[in-house]
Amino acid sequence: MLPTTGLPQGAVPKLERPGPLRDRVYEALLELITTRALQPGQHLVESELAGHLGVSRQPVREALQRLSTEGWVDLRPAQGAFVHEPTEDEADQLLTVRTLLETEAARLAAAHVHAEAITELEKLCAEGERAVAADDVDGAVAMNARLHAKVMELAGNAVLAELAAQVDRRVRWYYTPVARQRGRQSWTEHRELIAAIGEGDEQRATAVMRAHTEHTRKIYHEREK
Amino acid sequence: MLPTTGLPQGAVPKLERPGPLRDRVYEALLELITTRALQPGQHLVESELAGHLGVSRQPVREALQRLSTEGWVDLRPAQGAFVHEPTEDEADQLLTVRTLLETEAARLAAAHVHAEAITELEKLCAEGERAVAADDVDGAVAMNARLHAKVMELAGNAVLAELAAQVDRRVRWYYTPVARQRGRQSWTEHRELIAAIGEGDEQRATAVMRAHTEHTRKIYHEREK
DNA sequence: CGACTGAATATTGTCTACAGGATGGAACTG
DNA sequence: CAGTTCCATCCTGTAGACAATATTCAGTCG
Repeated sequence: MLPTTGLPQGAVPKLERPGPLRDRVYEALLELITTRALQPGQHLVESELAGHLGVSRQPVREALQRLSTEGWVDLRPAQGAFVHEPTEDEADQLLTVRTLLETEAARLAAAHVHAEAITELEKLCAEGERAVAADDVDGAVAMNARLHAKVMELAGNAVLAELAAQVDRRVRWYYTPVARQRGRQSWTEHRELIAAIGEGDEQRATAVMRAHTEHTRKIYHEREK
Repeated sequence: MLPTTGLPQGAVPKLERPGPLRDRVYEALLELITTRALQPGQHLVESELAGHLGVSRQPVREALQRLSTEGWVDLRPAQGAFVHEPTEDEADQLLTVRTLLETEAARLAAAHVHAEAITELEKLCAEGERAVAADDVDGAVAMNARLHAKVMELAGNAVLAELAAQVDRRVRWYYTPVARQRGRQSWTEHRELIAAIGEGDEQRATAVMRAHTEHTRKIYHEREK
């Protein structure tokens, strides 16, 4: 089964294949939704989207199917797709679930910790702090997501990771307008979290992550007033 | 906005509409997968399924899309759909997540408990015990699912419920061959759970549910040997 | 003037057709 | 006989067309 060509294994860059259109349509629509170019409640007309993206209706439909099962759009039979309208209740429920998933991830990460992982986490944390210091809000938000994703990766539970990724993205969608404020403190909490994970202290990692995500929830609710 | 006809509100039985084909195809395929009529790893050819179900390929494709995002089939680009093959690792991860979600549900249920809810739970429990006594394995499994679903409903968190429903169904899929054994003890554990919820004791409800689901996991792993 | 009825329009749901890539096997070459 | 190349076949991905259903708006009647 050895390759007969003398080429080293990874030398060929695997030449980017365009991949199915539906996936690119999915990405495009999700981007449009999360950036609020498509507003909650808006009616998504298949032919419009298709025309706008330069494809036929079929890939659009398949993308909408997926967006529907993931909760981004509501698919009313014979009426079409509507961008999901988050309610206060739902946002709160999502935050609850997020706390649950992230907390468990922190615990598992602490249980499976190894040295290089901590190094990477600290690197991410440093970059995030740098972004905050430079008032680079978008950068800070991105680093925040990557940090949490890394913790999730350390947890070593792919199922958990997938659920958390979906929940997180939706939380971030609701939360975006408010997220701007939450800056410095969040990153000191991250430092604490990394320390707890580094010590392999499951209890403390759990507690810190819970406090961290609950803090986020609190800020979210304060905004309503 | 009041109705001008003199008909009482719920009098019209809302006449069953066939609903979108994709949904019925989805149900049919999911049934075929969970019953193992379609075996893990099997290649699902769209035109075959379409012909077999008497519809065209389009609804089949849309159903496969949804099944793919929910983890029942793997959609390899340009190759088609294959029934997902669960690995031991994945089964274990799913059980972990299930424990997490069910445990939280039990806690929330205990927090929001009210009298009639307990009555309903006990009714379900009694029916389940009756099924076990009558060696009605399928009936017992069904009642088990309904009981857990009821607890989830009491928790009052729709997001949590939806995730748990998906995870549960997949766990049951992996678990089906083994589930037969687990009968009586499971239902005494259910009694304990209901008692804890009835007292509004979050701590104890959490502990009991964790023990219950972890017990399930243990049995699952013993089977491997 | 308001409410109902009806047709016209727009949009979805489904089917059929066609192009491109993947798979498997036969023929060919060393 | 082993390995490779090429071809036939099958299947998926995408597009376009048609039928069915919901929505909108104008016209009509009380």
